[in-house]
Amino acid sequence: MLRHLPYFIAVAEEENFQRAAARLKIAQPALTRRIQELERKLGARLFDRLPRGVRLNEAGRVLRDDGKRVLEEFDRACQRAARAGAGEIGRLRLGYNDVALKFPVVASALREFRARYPDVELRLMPMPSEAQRAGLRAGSIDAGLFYMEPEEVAGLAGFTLIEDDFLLALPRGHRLADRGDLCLADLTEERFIWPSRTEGRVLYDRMIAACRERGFSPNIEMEILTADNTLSVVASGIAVGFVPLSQLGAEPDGVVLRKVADFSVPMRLDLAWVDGAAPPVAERLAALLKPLKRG
Amino acid sequence: MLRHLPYFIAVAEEENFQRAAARLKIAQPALTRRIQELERKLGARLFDRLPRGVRLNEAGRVLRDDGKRVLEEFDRACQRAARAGAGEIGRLRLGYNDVALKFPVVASALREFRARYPDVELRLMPMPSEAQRAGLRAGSIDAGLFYMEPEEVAGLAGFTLIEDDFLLALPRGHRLADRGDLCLADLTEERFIWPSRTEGRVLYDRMIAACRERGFSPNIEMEILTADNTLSVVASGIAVGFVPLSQLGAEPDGVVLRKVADFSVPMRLDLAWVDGAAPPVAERLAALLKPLKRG
DNA sequence: CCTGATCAATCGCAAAACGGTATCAATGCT
DNA sequence: AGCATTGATACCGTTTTGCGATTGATCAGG
Repeated sequence: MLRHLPYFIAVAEEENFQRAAARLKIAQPALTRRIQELERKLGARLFDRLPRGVRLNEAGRVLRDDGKRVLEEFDRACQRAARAGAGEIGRLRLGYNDVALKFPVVASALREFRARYPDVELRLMPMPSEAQRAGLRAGSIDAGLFYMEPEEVAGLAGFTLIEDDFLLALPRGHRLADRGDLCLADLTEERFIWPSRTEGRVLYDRMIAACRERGFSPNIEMEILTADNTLSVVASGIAVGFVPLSQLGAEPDGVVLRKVADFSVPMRLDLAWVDGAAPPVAERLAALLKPLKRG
Repeated sequence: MLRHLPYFIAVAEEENFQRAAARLKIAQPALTRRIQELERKLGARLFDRLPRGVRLNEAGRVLRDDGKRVLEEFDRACQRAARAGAGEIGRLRLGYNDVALKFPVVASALREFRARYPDVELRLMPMPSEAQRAGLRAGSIDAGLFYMEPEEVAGLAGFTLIEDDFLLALPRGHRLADRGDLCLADLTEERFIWPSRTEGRVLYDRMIAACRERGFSPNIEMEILTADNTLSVVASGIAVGFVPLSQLGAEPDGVVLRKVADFSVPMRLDLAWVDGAAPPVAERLAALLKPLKRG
């Protein structure tokens, strides 16, 4: 019965079968039958049959007014669904770790996303990398920007944006601040501030393993959550610490960043989502980031 | 595309093709194709195909929410149209002349109508008989209760409720108030209050003609619109006047009603509407009145 | 590791819905 | 009277829709 509605609306608006048929691009007899069926199923006449032509009656006017709204709402519903499917409306809950937004490519991609898809609710959720992996699997975020660990990719899809590593942050004026080559063996006397294991168990373990490989055991004074915090503690002169290479240029005045030659913990900052369950909005964001680094 | 909506809603609510197919009383493969067609035409997937079963995706949720409303509104629209066709909702503009509502059969039918069709807006419009005939033809009222003149029935349909005639209203204590038989010849000295010609040209002319037939020419003191007014003027002793027989029992204390033997102007109080264009609500009212007098 | 159960997708065929042309009956206009 | 217009009807071909059988993939249980 629903399928008869567009036919009826056409006839109701024209109050003339021929013009309505032309508008619908069908022949007039077909239209006559559609209307007859509709009237039969409704159990009510919708038009008064005049000796010449037809005119809407009371029931017809009711159905014209109500039915027109139904058609319009259906059109809107289809458009909204299509836009949702294309990722032009909806919600994107995007996890990001403490450093992700500091990369110009990421920041500018997010600005571009906002501009291009103003009807998408972009919810930026700061979360440690570990929490993002859990959040993706639990469905509490739709995509994440975080350090991807090769052992943890099961069920996730995505691509790398930035390849990163660690630099040593030293207070300006520290005895090693101006040394040529630094290696782990130079750091046995230092007190370290270390990224917390709760933030990223896997990354933490890899850092420790990289030290152990060189026979080095860091003297960990305190654990802390973000690179920002590490830098401010280092600036105060209390300790030294490793921060991602990407912090270069963002360090405060009292801090210098130096490469440690025999300490490398390669990290990949990825945009990731649950494999096969990426909402369209996430794909739109991916499309904006993809050109910036390989897929 | 509209026709696919009920299929989609069923699958969306069940998130399971088999149960949805059972609910729709069709086979599962047919349903699969309906959904595929809808997805193709929308240009957006509506379900995530899981290894086992399906689940609504973002676009699907949007269409489920919007589409469900569309279906519900369509159902309501159909019901409203059907009820309008049955005369259960809508508006009935009913003209009535000054005496119509004084008949118990009419008053009780209107009460019954209100009770039985509470969703019909019953608009009671007091109008002289003449104005009602014009109003019906102009479409300003849907039906009328008035004195039908045989010469004026063209294009109208309806049936008679009451057959009426005129009585003479006299002030109590009038010299003729207690006379046995009255005839027009007794009234040559009287001053008359007379129904206005603007209220009913045809009726006015018939009354004058009935007088002339008997060689009587009424001494018309003033013209006036309603029988109520006639009675109150008569009660004041200023004049005498003819009022419909139906006023018997409704006359004020100072007035007596007497038959004038040789003065008869038969009137038919009809319920009438435009032939072939009676709205369903008018038919409902007619059905309540019809049993009371012949059709 | 097999077996049966479950679920959506695909295939082939039949029925129903739908649309088109030709025509009719009634009416209005010239 | 003759012609144009309007909606209704009749008949026929095409498209859509539905069904049954089957497949392919996955999951649960022994």
